Amino acid sequence: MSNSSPLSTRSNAASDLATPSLSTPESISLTPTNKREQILWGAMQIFLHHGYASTSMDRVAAEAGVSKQTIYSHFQDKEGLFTALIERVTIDRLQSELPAQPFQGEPVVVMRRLAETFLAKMDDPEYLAFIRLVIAESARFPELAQLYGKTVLQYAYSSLGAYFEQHPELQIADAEATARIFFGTLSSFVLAQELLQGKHTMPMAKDRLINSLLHCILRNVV
Amino acid sequence: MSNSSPLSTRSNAASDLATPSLSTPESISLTPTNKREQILWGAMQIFLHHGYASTSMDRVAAEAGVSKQTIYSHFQDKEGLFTALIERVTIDRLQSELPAQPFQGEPVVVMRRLAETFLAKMDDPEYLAFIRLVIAESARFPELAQLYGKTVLQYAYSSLGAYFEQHPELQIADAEATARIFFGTLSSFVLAQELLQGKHTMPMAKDRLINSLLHCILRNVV
DNA sequence: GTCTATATCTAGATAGAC
DNA sequence: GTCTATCTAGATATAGAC
Repeated sequence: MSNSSPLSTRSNAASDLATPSLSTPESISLTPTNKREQILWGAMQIFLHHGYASTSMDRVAAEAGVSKQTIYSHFQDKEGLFTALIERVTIDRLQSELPAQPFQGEPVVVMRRLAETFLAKMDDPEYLAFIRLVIAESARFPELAQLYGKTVLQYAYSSLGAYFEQHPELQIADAEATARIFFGTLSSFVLAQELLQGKHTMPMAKDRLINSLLHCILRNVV
Repeated sequence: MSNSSPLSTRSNAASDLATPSLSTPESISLTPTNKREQILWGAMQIFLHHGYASTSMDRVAAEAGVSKQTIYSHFQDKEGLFTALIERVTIDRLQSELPAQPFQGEPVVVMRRLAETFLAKMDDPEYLAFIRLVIAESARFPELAQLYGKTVLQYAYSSLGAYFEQHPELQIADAEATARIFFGTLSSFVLAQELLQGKHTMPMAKDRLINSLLHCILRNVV
């Protein structure tokens, strides 16, 4: 239950006010926005670790350091709180992707760096918990799963696809399909190794996968 | 709530006795094994569609056509029932994979057929629900996620990897890593298109992906 | 073994004081 | 807006008859 979360929804300047241990006396007038952030932060801790159905509003209130009724004054119900949380984290995640992809240099270097950066980001336990939660609730909240897909995934596919199309020397016939091969291979590797515990039963070094992947896609270069 | 499930746990000859509409009067002595199958079948319907935490033992009992206490006489508790169900479906799934991979003929034909067969199997709504459930509960039941990984995934990787090693003319440097590229690309495609609703926001024909995938892996043949 | 009935607990959501 | 206290429904698991 660390406060220094990479998925933190408290990215504004007043974020330290949300820490329960610092105590937020009523004499200090907190803006409604900060209380809302505080609730979202607490909700993230509980929802990510226990899933939607197993998360109680009581535990969220306790984790956020507010009363249950305060939650219901900011969000309509449990579904509303969950929806707001997933939307928020999805947007945060997309924005964290934006500046991190330079796409400059030799294609082999660019692609390897992209693969390693992608794997490093996905290997974060909290982000894995977020992915698991979106997949887990994709039946109950299909619109949230769709939001994640059409923002984060779509952005990744489009960016790499555009890069392929700007480099005809790579001789890639179908840019978007090849981009899906790239990210699909890497993401399913993390899913298999981390969520499905494959690292214990069928371990494989990341470099082996990356080498073969670059060998396949950049066959005329490597 | 169809009874003709591809994931049916009722593969024995007495399976029709488990249908509630046929009524199972107490005058007919059902063996304990059949009651157990009946319970597992009902549990599958509810767990797959609602997840672990949102599934109540009352609904399982109603779906299975037995009383709640009957469930507790066959399984220790809710976790025991869930564990038995996932283990059962995983084994069934593995056995359904066994005879379905001939690996005979021209490599291009074999690989394309393998890809199409794999996509067709994964596109089944009930199997997607099963995958979603295993991923969703991979934190609460890591041993079940591990079981699925080390049986179904391991078998797929090993089979294709062995095929690659038996065909040196394909010039595949790392057989197992390339097998992961193959299945990883296809499985993440289904996850993105079906679970994350990508088919609505970023549609792509299966053939495009398969063509590019075969083009990458069998570059010296295609 | 199987059923009906029940004990006990916890959930989401609300009422009313301040 | 925020808190404490509470209502009501539904959950797991068990007791006891047949």
